[in-house]
Amino acid sequence: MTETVPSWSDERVDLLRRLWQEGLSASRIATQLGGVSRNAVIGKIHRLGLSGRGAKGVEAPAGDEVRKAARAVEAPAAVTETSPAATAIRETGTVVQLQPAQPPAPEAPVSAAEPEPLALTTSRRVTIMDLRESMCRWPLGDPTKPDFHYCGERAITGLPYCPCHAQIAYQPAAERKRDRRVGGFR
DNA sequence: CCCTGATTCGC
DNA sequence: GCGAATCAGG
Repeated sequence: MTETVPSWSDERVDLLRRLWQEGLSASRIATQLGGVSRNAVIGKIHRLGLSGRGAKGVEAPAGDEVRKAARAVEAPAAVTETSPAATAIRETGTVVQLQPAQPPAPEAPVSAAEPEPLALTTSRRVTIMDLRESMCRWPLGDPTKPDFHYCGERAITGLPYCPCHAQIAYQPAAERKRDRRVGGFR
């Protein structure tokens, strides 16, 4: 079978369009699509006449802002204390302080130790595009790999995570101190 | 040095 | 049309 990656199939172009408009950087889109470099992505963006994106003035959102924004979607550690999540936590008194929850595992033992958890929802992986406000954004797997996805379970209203992952992400300082091990992901 | 998008130009 | 190399910049 000739597994030729059809470079820019309609589907891939569509995905490219959506991700680009989602505000993802070219490099991220590239890794998301897989098999293409960020240059390829940028090149395609231009050929499609999509350059400029927000096109708000000439301000290139590049740099920290964008990086933070992007990571906020991918890593649980990116939750800021001013975020609705943090506020909600304070108000509910469930948590005292945010824990810089483990960023996506370095070696990602997750993917290895992840047989086939989701049985309820569709077996389809929850990609960034499938995420809705009500879905758990806990990252699963290696963000640099195509199989990267999110938990996708019903998230606690006002929080970015489902009860299970919120418990891991937001641990009371006291509890953390006492029971520091946390073993990591699930 | 990390990153961003923009452009060029041989293929 | 494609995308690596390069450019220009935060």
